[in-house]
Amino acid sequence: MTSVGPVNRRQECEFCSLYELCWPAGATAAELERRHAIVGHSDALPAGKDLFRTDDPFTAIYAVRAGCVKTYSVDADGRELVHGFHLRGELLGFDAVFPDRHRCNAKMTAKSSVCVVPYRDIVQLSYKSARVHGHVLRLFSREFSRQLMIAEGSGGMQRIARFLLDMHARSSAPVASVHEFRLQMSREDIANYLGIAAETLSRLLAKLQQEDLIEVKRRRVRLTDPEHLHLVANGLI
Amino acid sequence: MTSVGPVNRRQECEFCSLYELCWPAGATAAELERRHAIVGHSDALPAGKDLFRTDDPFTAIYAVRAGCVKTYSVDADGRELVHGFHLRGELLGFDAVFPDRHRCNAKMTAKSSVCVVPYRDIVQLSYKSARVHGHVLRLFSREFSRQLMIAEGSGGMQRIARFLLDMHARSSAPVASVHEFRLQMSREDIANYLGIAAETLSRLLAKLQQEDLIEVKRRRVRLTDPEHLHLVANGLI
DNA sequence: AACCCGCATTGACATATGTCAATTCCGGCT
DNA sequence: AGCCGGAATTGACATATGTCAATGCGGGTT
Repeated sequence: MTSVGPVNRRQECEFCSLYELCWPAGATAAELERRHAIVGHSDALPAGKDLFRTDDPFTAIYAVRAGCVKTYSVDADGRELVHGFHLRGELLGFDAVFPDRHRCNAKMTAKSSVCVVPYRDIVQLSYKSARVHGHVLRLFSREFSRQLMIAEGSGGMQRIARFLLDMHARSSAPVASVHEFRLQMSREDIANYLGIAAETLSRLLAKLQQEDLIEVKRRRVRLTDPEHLHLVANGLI
Repeated sequence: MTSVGPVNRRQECEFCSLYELCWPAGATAAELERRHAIVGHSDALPAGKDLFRTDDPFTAIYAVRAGCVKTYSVDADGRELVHGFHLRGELLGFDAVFPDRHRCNAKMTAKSSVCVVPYRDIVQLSYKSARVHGHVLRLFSREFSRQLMIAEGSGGMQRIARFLLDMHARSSAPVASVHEFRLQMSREDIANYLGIAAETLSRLLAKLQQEDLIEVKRRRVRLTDPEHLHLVANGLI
């Protein structure tokens, strides 16, 4: 945890899903201090670091402040199934609300920092205000539905196109141009997320590049023909 | 809507996720009447009937009292992607909490009846009681996580095995023996749910039958070797 | 009871994808 | 700046799955 006071951190929070919870409009300085006392702010942690593991007791919701966290499970024969990636401003941990234990593992796929918000505090806050209550339910809903986006569409090509567009839309840190961004995870993670082999992913990315829809070099991606890519993503090609 | 009074309906509700909401322990008769006045109880509706469609405004959560409802979307080239099946006692409609409009279609795959609970009433009830509040969040969470169960496991065989075991566990109306049950939907719906072709589904079911793991005839299924089937479902075979 | 229509099954074939293996490439490290 | 090791790519091949088409079966209707 850093020693930076809440006020200095505020601008880092502007993109965050929890912004209205942490920075309620019209709150007094004392109220802000009180809220921030309950939120842990981690420094940047290295890639590969675990946030939580399956069966860990459920204590908190996490907000990604920078970097990327993957949630995943491992099946009987050791294959990793990536449920989703969580980029900056996004939440994770809701998976554990029902059974009170986490149902998956969470690990950073790149150098990342997160905020840790105790769940009991979220419930209490939301219980005290109808507006916050509705807000929490909506956050909840949004984070869950995010995970259902990619599964659609049978073809591997379609899923890759959809993934690239999704990542582009969610990547808040454009590199050079508006159509350029940086993937925050390895090819293997992406493949495990899309449910295809890493080799197939490589080949299909190469094919997209040959067809001049994208330029991809290592983790740097540039969408050279986004309209066309949308067609692919929708199975129209 | 039927004319059956709430008290007579109570035994039908015992399996339902909303039981504690509709039948709070220790409530007065007046309170029970009040609660039931806000819940619509449909008669049995025929297969093929729409419950809601994409972009419909969000008004209510539905509880399946009998039968089966599928939620699905249709992609650009007309393929149906089935998100999930909802059997008796289960809820649907939470998909619309965030954008305030439904994000998928819902249609009965068999003769079914449902309860209709206005969402604003759920929020109000849950806002008034901390216990109910926690309960709603947990329901919410459970209904979402149900949808993530099948996606796991790459092979089609694995997904089918998982599907059969899941349906068996959730089918509250055993036909003859404890290992026998009735599928509530067509092969096409199942195939669209599992992300494979209907023909492939047929072939793989036939294979499972040849290997004496199941007996399947039309919509009637009998798990003759559940332990073995579990191994298949976990990719151990 | 017999007929039909729709669902389900089966067959043949093309293709996409997984698997194993070799090779290249890049980024971080000293 | 140069080296090293892991990540990514590419190739060859086996296999699972999709697609199109024909056939079979059963439940609901008259």
